[in-house]
Amino acid sequence: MKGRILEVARRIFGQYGFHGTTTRMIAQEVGIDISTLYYHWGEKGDLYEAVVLDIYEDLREQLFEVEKRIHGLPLDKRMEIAVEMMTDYLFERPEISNLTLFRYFAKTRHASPLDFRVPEIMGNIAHSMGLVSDKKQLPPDAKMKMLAVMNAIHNFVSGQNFFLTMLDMDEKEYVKGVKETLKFLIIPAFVHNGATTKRA
Amino acid sequence: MKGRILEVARRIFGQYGFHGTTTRMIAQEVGIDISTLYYHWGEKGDLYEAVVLDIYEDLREQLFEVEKRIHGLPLDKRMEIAVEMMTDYLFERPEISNLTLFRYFAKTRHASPLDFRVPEIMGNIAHSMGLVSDKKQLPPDAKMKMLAVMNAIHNFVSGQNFFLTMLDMDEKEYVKGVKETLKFLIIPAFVHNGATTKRA
DNA sequence: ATAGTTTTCCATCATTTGATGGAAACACCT
DNA sequence: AGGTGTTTCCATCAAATGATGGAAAACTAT
Repeated sequence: MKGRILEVARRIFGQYGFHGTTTRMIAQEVGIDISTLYYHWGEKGDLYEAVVLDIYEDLREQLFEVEKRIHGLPLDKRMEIAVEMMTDYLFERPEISNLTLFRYFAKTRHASPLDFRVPEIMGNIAHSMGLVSDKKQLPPDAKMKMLAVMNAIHNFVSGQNFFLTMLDMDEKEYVKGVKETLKFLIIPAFVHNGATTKRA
Repeated sequence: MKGRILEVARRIFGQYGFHGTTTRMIAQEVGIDISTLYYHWGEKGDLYEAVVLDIYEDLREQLFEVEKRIHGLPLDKRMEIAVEMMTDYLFERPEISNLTLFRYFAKTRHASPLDFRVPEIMGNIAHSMGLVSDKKQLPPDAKMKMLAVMNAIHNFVSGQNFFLTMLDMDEKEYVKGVKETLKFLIIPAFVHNGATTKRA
């Protein structure tokens, strides 16, 4: 039951954000009484925190998978596959992207001391892109580049419904277009620019 | 008074989102009674809508300025200046980026039929970047590229506080790093790649 | 079957939130 | 000064929201 609640909470928090989500919405979606929700998860903020940690763990694992897959390939191939894999993965779990973006800038009306192993994820991202050999020592500029890449993916995933109508595309076209656009932007920067400086 | 309320609402909605913002928060920040707020602006949703239209109008005007400034320059210079100008502009008005990103994916618990001249903004963006000569006819792939560029800026602006602590930078360093990162990513793509195909 | 533990629900509470009616205060014009 | 229109506030409401106590139901072990 605890897991079922977490799964539903994940989706709804991902769509509506913290304040837009009511505990009754979650309880109703699961099909339980609201006090059952409180019994299992305590306060709303506790549940939200658990959800955020959950998606971050998912992200971490997926990045590990990406790393395994691209290991040993040429740089441009690595970037291509990384973008493909991350994009596919996140399109199936849009709440990850939504919650990640919410975390960046959406304030809540109460203090929420959420602490993350975000640097760890940054190291994984850079490593899976093959930009650094040491996951543990990331210069700030490398971190920013990784952020820009990851956020570009998150944006297209999160904004799918909005952009679909805006661009007058169907879902297949959109996903295809997203991948092409990301590669268009990312590969030249790292392959023509980054490869010569980062490998020094 | 109406304008003062709009200005404050803009900031608070930008920080807390629609549901995270209460009408009392806005009234208090302005220094008025809550019924004064309702007297001038009606329902909360109406105020939110006005705020969103307001920031979009600001964006449109700034893009017009960018266009005027970069007209006639070489492509790489155009992109560089466009990125600089947009970045500076948005860093002074983070609510624009926040509200834009909220608009992409944050659902609200009630229907909100907001309609925008977003395609018009898209045309301006592409034109200010010098990627198309006709603002009115944008192929979808060009739109997606524009989106990726604009969203990359929005993300760094919106996520400033979050990323500052994450990257252990001060504000000056951060802004400088953002610009460098954006140029690193964007210029190679459009100058080496885009110039030969888009100008055909 | 019984006893003990865990889970679920009903009924409810305190507080918060969006919103309003009517009166007072203010501004403007003659 | 008086009249009219506008703005602001006080007091309040209905509904929504986060949350809970206690009892019933369900589960588990012997």
